[in-house]
Amino acid sequence: MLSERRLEVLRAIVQDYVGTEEPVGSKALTERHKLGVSPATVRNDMAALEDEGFIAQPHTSAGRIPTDKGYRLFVDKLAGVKPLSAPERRAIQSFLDEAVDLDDVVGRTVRLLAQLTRQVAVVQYPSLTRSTVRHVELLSLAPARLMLVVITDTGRVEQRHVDCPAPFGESSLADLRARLNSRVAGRRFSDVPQLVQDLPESFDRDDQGTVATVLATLLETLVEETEERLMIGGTANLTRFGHDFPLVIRPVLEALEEQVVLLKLLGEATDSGMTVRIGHENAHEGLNSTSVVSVGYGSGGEAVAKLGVVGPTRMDYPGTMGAVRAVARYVGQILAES
Amino acid sequence: MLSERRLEVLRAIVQDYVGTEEPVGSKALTERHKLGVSPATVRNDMAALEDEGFIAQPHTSAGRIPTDKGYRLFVDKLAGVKPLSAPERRAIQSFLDEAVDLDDVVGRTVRLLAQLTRQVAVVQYPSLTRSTVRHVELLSLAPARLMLVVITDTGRVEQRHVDCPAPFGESSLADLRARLNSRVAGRRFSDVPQLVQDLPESFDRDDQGTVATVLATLLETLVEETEERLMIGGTANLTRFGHDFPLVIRPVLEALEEQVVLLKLLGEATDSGMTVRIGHENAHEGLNSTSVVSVGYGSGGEAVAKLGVVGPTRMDYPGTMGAVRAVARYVGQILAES
DNA sequence: TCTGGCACTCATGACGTGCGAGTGCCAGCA
DNA sequence: TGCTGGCACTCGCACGTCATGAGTGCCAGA
Repeated sequence: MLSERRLEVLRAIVQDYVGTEEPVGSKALTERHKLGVSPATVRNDMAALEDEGFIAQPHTSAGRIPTDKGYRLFVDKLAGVKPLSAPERRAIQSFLDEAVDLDDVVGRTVRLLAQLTRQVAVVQYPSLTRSTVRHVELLSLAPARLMLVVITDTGRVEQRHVDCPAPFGESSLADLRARLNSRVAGRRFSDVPQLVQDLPESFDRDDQGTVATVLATLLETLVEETEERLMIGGTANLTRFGHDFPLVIRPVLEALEEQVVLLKLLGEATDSGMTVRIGHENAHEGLNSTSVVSVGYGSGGEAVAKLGVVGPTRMDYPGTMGAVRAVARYVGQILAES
Repeated sequence: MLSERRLEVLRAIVQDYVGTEEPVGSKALTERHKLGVSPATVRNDMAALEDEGFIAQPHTSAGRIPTDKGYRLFVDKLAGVKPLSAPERRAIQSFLDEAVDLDDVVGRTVRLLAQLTRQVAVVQYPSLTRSTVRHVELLSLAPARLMLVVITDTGRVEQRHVDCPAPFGESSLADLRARLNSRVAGRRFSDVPQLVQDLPESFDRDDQGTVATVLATLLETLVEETEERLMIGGTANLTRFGHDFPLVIRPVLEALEEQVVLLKLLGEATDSGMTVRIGHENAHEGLNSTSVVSVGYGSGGEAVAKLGVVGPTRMDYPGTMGAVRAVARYVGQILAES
């Protein structure tokens, strides 16, 4: 087990490196931190830390930089979550309160996260499967063409066209609309399939085909939209890392283009707490110099989607984690209110 | 006026520079192009072109590169629009045909554009003011709370909550819904205000307040959404220009974050034809090493929104213009069909 | 177990130099 | 008048050399 002071040395190294972006040496450490020991002692501690794999030197005769394992220890044991200041909290709340619809909420959230963390922010739209149906609407566009609109409790609206096998009268339409709503309104999307299963039987034979088609489209909407949408912001913050260009900017930009990759990154977050994936802990190769801080958020106690930031492993973990957690909380509140 | 051959030299310089990304000299030019004259002659022509401001040398003893003015002449007089190949056209069409809703259409369009041009693509959502209303839907969420849903002919759906000053009965709701639709369905958004102006008068005094509130929200939706939404893609293509990092990547990423800036860039496109803004022709400073190729697209003959790509001034103009034009056409078709 | 001292390493940046692509100019030729 | 080959000149770039200094490991002594 590492002694108390050695942990303190690791903390100092991480803090300095995050600040200066340069390998930190023993002498500089003792000057900038009140460790109460001489550089030589720190050197011994550093050698020990290096043996354990917490720090490394980019080349002989240079300072040390933390390894992924070092950051991991730092995040788990040495760093707390730095809470935001009161003015920051107020600013978040009032900024999010101004949102007019779901798109706006997500858009504002992503901008907020990017600005607070000065990193790339990713926000997942609230999931359909976990949220409930507020209303299903059916409109007649043409004699044999309908439009199906699904409205969720998170304010999301999905619509699909339905081509009917046979013309469908206005009265049948009203009937179907009413029955559909009485069955599924307020229910979870995952419960919908069995709730509507026997619905076609109660209609005239002529209409059964159309009803079945409508239901099929409804269920399809449910499934398709499980592949969630994302909103991304703050990519301009990537330019802050101009030096290690190929290590960070390129792979991140490429990953951002791939929804699948991003969803997988966010998906690793557990529902309950905050997740921090450091460097190689991210399955996706190319994001090996990148860390992801993510957390679930939701309108009730339950998480309906996730949000997070992507940045270089050399990031301010306490501050970033604080910002991510705070933003997630406030978005949850906003969603619950609307 | 410049002689025929000098224009030919300019064309050769632009083509070579776009290909190699390096200043091009007189000797290399005669080797790679069949100009039928010696390097010395080309040198004289180059000197003349430089006097006129069409090309410049980055430093004394280096080759020449085109200036913005040179690219402008190239685009206007020397370069055609390179049509896409038949397989490319088929690929575009089938890829766009698979889209299920408007978001999907826009998303696929942006990915397509980015891939074809290997540059950053920007697609504006179809505008509400120029498109027509397909349907207005009113739902009751609570006794004094309604949801207003507006569906346009481009498949776009907007929804807003409405808090009523007084409870609003189901029959009044059905009545308002029916009257609203009979007046505005199929009409342009810009015509809506005067079409609904006298609607409150025909309702019971108790309901007039609510009707007025609903109408106000409807008109507000119309106005608010005139500040269009955009979708962006292909930012990873920026990494192809790793060398002149600060000149291209940073400002473009920053501009992409600012919807206002982007809309202004696209907005400069005229409705009719394709617009190419080269370097300093873009009002926004910082985009001085960047060109924007944009064009309007629409479901009918008329443009309802714009799309385009952003890239370095050193781009393949004929190819880019061909791709942009083709994609705009096919998106227009898809919108018309749906 | 900590400290000061000492020899060693090696990335970095400054400096000098040769190379070569590219230019401008000029005299000669069609 | 316009094109061509020749020639001297410019100057960015790549390369090799070298001094600097931050940083290290090790060791003897407190």
